[in-house]
Amino acid sequence: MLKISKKADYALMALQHIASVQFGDLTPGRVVNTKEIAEEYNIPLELLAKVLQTLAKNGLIESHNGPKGGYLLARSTRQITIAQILEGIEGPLGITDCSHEKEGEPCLQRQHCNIRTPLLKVQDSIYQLLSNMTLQDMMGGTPLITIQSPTAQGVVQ
Amino acid sequence: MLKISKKADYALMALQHIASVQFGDLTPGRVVNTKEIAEEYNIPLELLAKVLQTLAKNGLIESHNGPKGGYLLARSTRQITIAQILEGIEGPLGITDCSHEKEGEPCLQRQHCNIRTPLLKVQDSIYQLLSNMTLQDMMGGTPLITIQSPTAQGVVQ
DNA sequence: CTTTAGTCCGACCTTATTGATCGGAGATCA
DNA sequence: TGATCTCCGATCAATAAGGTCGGACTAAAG
Repeated sequence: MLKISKKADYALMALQHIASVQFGDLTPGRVVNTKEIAEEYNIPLELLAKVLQTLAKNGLIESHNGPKGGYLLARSTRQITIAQILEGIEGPLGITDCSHEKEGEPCLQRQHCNIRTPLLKVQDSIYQLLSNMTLQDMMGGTPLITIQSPTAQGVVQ
Repeated sequence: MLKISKKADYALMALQHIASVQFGDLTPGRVVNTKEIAEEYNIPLELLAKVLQTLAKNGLIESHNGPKGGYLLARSTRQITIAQILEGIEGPLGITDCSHEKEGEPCLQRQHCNIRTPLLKVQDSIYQLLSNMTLQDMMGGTPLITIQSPTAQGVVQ
């Protein structure tokens, strides 16, 4: 339950990768294109492209067109929250349907609903959690260079 | 994003209702059947039945068959956590696919995955949140004893 | 003891959302 | 100017959710 979509997954991976390249020691400031990310992480190229387009439209990354083009982080890793990323891909956070219901399809249970208030509290807690976590927090723990613990499935394949 | 299913929604409503009847002042200990809940909250009868069956199978409520039958809470409201309810309906909590992946379909991104660890932390935080909240916490805000506005169907039948 | 009404329970179908794909238009560097 | 690379929209397939149907069981009433 409460599973995030694969698109969101891909978005997080891609942003982490772009960040690690952009602020890494090897080739800082380099522009990274879709194909590179897709091959590195085994993500369907066209789908990843669409995800990156969405992120660009939401102002999280900048797109540079033409040959030698690609994507670049729009701001620092500390200024990009996990909540922003997920919301950009999957739409606004909403534990329940009535979190932000549109006109024309009112909640049939609303009048006697007894769980709306506590659920909204839960939702708020989760939102704070995701808002307090930034892309920077995803860089520290498992940088690309780290050696994986041998005990935890040494061989992946 | 992160929306819970309607089944889970219905489960929460139903349990809250059963609890409020069972421990309420009007008719304490009364057994409540599916039809009563379905009509009260405008939930499709057959679907709600299925949800309650699942809850019974998971040991959250007890089913009593035959005429005058219905459902009863299996234990106190403080011993039923929101996490238990949601997991019973939607399966184990898993923010990402690789949270508990089966054999035969390994994560293609796993070998270079950079976001697994931080995401698992997020998942754990959410799980703690849902585990610390019990059915009792959903009772406080809007108990059934509250005076209902006369406009909203005063008679249950 | 038999009947009968009401309940639980499992399998099935339909619809909506996600995941993935294809082809074209625009932009930049050689 | 040409070629390459990217962005971008519309389209198709797979999966899961939402909802529905009929049978099996239980217990109370006659």
